[in-house]
Amino acid sequence: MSDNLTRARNRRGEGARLRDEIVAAAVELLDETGDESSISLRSVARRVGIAAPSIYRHFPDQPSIMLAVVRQAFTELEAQLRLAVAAVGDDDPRRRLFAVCDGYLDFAQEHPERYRTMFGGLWMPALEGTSLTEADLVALGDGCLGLLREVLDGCVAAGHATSTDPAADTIALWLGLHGLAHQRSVTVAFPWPADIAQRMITALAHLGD
Amino acid sequence: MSDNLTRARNRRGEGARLRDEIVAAAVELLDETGDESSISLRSVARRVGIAAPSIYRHFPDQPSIMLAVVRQAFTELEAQLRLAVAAVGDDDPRRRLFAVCDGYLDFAQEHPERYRTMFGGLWMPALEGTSLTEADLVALGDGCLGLLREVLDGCVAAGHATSTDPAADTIALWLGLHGLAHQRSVTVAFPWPADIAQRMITALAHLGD
DNA sequence: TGTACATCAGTGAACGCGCGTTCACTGATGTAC
DNA sequence: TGTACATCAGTGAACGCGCGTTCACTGATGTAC
Repeated sequence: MSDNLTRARNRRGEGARLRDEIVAAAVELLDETGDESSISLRSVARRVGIAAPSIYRHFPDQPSIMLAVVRQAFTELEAQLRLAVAAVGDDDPRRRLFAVCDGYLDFAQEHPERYRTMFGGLWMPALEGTSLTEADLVALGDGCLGLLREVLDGCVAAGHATSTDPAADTIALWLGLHGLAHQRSVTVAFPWPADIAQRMITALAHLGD
Repeated sequence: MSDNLTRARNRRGEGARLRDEIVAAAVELLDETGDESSISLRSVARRVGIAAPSIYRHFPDQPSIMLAVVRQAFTELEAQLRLAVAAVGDDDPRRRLFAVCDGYLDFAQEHPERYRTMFGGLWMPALEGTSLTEADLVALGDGCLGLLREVLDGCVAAGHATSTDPAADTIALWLGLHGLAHQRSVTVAFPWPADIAQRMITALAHLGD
């Protein structure tokens, strides 16, 4: 949380720090309001405690703030997943798979606003005529998918999963997780079965019960 | 498409027609721009060819236009699914199941903007302090889920699916479809396996191939 | 060591825009007598 | 059948607001000489 009373200007050469403050403020706004349209150039500036035009020293336009927010969220997610799989301790492939899947679902549940924004695509239509390229977007989720592929391969190698096409099943498994995570992050009320996550993971990863 | 030159006022007692025109115009805007924030009270009025305040005779506020759009989209989706399952002709349970699932995915692919809006949840944060209640939202997707349940039950009864908990598996199947449909409706580029739909449906419905 | 100067971080005022909403209104149309 | 009147569908002007972006600027800080 920034304080617009005590904020002092950065020293020479440290102006880039403001960039991080801007992104952090944008994430704060998103978490608090749950509405990505509340991330405006001016609202972010207010939150940081600077004048609105100061943002242009660090971002060419408003959509590029959104991209920075999304990029940071993806980085965080991937870090959290790597942490979760490392915390398993042993190398039981099945436990590693569930660690990644549960970690993924946990992230979405802890940060529904971020999750919605990462995958909501709402900031994408606004990208035309801005500084962003398609290549900026394509690679975003690759790290997470790669990790999921690794742990699924582990299950297949150990004979716990009967997949004949792990590449395709990784995508299928992720899409299932995404459907669950997204609906959870969006919905007000829904008839959730208690074991829904385990049920979907078991089926999509072709685990023997 | 409305014509703001030739538009004549409705006759007495037919004022309610404008309500439908308003919703239709909102859907048009959504389809064309792919951005639900382009559905503003004023943009809709422009599209219909009326003055902005005229909308207040039919909708208490702007969010209630969004709800009307979403409601109509859900009605359309359900109708399309019932049509698809009726078109199967025979009562092969497996073909009926795939008819519903494929119909669902088709709707999302034909109307990605509507699909995103139906499930994007972005209009929901804006509901506080408006005329909408939670009950308006909860029941929206019930018809489709019910239909999916029916066709899955059919497969179980015929011995084509090995589900022991069809209620939970209906939810799991739908969440999988939703993950696939949503990601398709949002993404620019993604490494789609060719058989991804069939792969997910088979796994989640526990069909013996 | 002192000082002129370039650079850097950030400002303040202003612009035009589209938005949701309010208000008092207009004028056509059907209806009661 | 004629006419006064109530009702209905929709208008036009105006409000205050937050937005993204521009422009010329200020003042602190480090550096070259």
